[in-house]
Amino acid sequence: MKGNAVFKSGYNRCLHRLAHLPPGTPLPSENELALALDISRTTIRAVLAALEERGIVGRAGGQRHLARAPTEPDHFPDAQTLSAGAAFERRFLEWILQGDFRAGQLLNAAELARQFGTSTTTIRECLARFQHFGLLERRPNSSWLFNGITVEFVREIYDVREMFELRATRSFIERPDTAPEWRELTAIEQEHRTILAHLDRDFALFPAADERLHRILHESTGNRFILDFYNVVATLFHYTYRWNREDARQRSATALMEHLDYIDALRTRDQRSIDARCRKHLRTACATLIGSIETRAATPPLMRQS
Amino acid sequence: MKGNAVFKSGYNRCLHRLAHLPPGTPLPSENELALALDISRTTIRAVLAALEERGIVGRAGGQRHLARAPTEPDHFPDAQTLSAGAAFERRFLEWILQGDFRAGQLLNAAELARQFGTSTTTIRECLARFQHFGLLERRPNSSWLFNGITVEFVREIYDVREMFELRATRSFIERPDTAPEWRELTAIEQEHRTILAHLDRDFALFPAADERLHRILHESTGNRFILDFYNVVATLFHYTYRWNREDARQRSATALMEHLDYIDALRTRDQRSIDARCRKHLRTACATLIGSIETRAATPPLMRQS
DNA sequence: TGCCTGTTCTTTCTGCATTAAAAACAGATT
DNA sequence: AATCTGTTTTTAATGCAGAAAGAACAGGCA
Repeated sequence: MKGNAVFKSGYNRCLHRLAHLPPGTPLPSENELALALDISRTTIRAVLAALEERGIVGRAGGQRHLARAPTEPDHFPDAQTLSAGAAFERRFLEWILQGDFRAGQLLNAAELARQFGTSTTTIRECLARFQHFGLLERRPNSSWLFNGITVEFVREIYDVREMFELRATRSFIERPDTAPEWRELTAIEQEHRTILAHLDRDFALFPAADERLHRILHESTGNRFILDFYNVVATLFHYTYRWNREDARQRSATALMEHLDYIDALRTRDQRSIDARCRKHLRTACATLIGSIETRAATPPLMRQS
Repeated sequence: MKGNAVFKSGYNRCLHRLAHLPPGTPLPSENELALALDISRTTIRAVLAALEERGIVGRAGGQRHLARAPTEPDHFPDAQTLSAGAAFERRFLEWILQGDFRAGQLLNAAELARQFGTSTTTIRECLARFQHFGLLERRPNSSWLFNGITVEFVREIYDVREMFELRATRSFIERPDTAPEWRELTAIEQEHRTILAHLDRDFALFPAADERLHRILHESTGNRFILDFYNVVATLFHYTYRWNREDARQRSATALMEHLDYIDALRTRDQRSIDARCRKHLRTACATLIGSIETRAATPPLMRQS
């Protein structure tokens, strides 16, 4: 039956809002809370009822107030705040991209359902989404084929990515100097410099900075297909980034420097130099990923500390 | 419960194979038939059993033979040879793209299930696919938003389409002269000339010819993301082509001529002129579609003879 | 041995049931 | 009038069950 992840996540987020208020503070109205937590009033009412049950919230007449400060054990575990589908999606991607599954292998929904403890209905719906990622292929009335992240796959992705990103830079530099995107770009540049300044400590922050820069460029196109594709790329990157941890620090440094050059070029609005920096950066990134794949293919699964 | 569309489609296709054989002819083995019809032996056996039941196939010992020639009423209706999902997909696209549904309207799965007579499970799975088309947007725990084919949507599609098609021409002209694609291109050119020669009679054949030309170009990239995008474009084009039937003949003529110029340019392998023809054709096509949208928006639904 | 058919087992497809969440409705209170 | 809370009605999320399709197994015959 339907899980209650929305309730649990709402409950946790509600506790978070109450955490720093002194006991006795009156609570906002149900409507206000529903709006703030972005869930329906029905669910807020369920949350508030549960909070009263636990003695965190009290009420005098119609008015609710905070009865005692919430503590850590009052929260639901994070894992339970994801819907069945979202939870499966995350665990599946981790399992298939970070485990030792190889291209060409077959997957069947019944076994995945057993393995992940959800119903085949949920599995089917999620696997269908991954078809769009190019990761899986559906064979009617039969299993799913795992296409895998092969060298060929990465070439195809980067081929499209280069077209889209070059196109995105053209939209970006058309923005007037006063547009908020330029301020955001400055903030991104600052973030880059901060990471570089303490590289040994902070290189793990690189993926977030990378995402921030490329996303703002893609968003400037306002094109849903380009953005949709970038979301796929970002997801895959998220799960494959840790494939090769050996020289992560060095790779991050290189990419950060390339980004800074790229940002400089964007500021000049000179299309030739922008194109050059963009291409250079994407080629490095592509080569890095291909390198990871090859390293990975050469490493027996048991030697990986995943 | 699960439908038996595979069985029915197999049954029909099996009849088709038997149609022109004289009674008494021995049938191929189960394995051979399964391979030929691309279904499992289990299903073939069910088909053969049904054929025996109806007296179309007889058997003496282990050997089956054709007992009587199959007739038209022996077949299942075509509508029943599609799986629930495939049938819904087709009817839904027709309904939403050719009916008078407007951008911004909400769709709910429960009502669609009632309207189309299938289960919500099937509906949900299919609607998820259309998200990928950019047509629908899912709002968790709530209805689906129909984004519609707006002018903005078409601009975004053609923006990407131009990038991909220009890219595709570069792959295409790298093929050696001896590659089969060039022969196919000649055949396509011939098809175009044939249609143009009897335009008044044959202009309705244009969409198929259009599909054939653009598809062979996109296929030459060997890039799954480009091909996947083209499949979306082709589907949308299929269902929107008839929006404005008034000057269909004239529009087809223009497009056919542009295609012929485009094909000539491809043969020269001169990238500049290819790019020019490609862009010109896509701009015409984009403008035509936008025109249809505007005509359509201005026409009250009742006046349309859909 | 290799291919055929009969049989059994497994997996997908798809309708349905149940619960969570949203949305609509209604009276009450400021 | 506007906003609040209590109640009822709809709809989406998701597990499950039954039938169809696929896959594997097994004995028999050339």
